[in-house]
Amino acid sequence: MTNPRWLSEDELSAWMSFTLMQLQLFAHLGKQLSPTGLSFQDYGVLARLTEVGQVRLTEIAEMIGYEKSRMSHHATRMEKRGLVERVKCGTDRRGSYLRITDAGRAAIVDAAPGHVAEVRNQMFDLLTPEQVKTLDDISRTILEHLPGKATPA
Amino acid sequence: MTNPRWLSEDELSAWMSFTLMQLQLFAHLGKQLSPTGLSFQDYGVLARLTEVGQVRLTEIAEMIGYEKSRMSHHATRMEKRGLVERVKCGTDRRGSYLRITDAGRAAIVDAAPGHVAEVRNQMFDLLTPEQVKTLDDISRTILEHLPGKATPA
DNA sequence: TCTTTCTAGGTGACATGTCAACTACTAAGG
DNA sequence: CCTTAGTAGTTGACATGTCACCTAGAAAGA
Repeated sequence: MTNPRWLSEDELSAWMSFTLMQLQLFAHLGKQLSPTGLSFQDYGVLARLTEVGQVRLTEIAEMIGYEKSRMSHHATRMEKRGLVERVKCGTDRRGSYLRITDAGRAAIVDAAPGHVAEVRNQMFDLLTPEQVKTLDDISRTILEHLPGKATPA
Repeated sequence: MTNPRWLSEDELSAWMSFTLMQLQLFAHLGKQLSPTGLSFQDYGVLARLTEVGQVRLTEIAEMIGYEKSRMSHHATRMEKRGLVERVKCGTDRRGSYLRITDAGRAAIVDAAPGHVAEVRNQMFDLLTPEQVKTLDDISRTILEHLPGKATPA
């Protein structure tokens, strides 16, 4: 009686495990990060900023998949804690750059080894190279098809 | 100069695309659901409740990967909107069952077809059966290794 | 029994995310 | 120029999630 629009048994199994895994994995990584004083979200922002130096708010929002409002709020919170700063943009008076501060740099340098180790432990060290490749393919396929498509690095 | 504890190029690529995909996919599904008056989280709770009838709060929390506090808060919010109700547990006076109401049942019946179609459109119709199988394997592998391991259905 | 410990769940404070405006500026077309 | 439309970013209200702590009741063992 399987309605063709419903999910197959295999799909349902994958959906259940995927949604649960995603939730638990990020919760775990957040907790592991918490004693460093950074949230998982903070870490993502700082990681990007160390790569590219200063960036326009909209640009970094797109990179990490945030809506502009969320980006603005999060930038404000991080700014209050001294991790980043806003810098007026010379060519477009509406805009600002987001820039990492020394404190921000220190914080991510401190947090990175443990965080990366945990991503390894809980994920990549458990998977074969083929599985990693497939996960990358799957993720990019889904991203490309999604409406406001952002593209990962 | 690749630090052996850092991620390889392939791993980093997969990590970036996976985290971004996950964020965008669930954001998209949430938005698609929103006109029905249910959040993605509401949907998950109601879906489980329709399967199993009433369940202890701790039990459903474990099933969907919530901490007990989050479960309690979310149950309260859903209760206020009339989607679920708490029922005193006879055998253990500390505990309660969570039970779906008629309004809750009506809400998920209304929302389900569109939601499932969207999960299909944005995900499963884009993937091969092998990819789906691999995603399931990956997810279960990660879940099993995670500290407080919950197991999907 | 009677203490000591454990468990179910709730609570309040606070961090985070979403939505719908809103301001200030830029850009485009007459 | 001048009007109109679009864009960058902010804001406030509210939904959601986390954390540390609390209460009541169950369970275990002397």
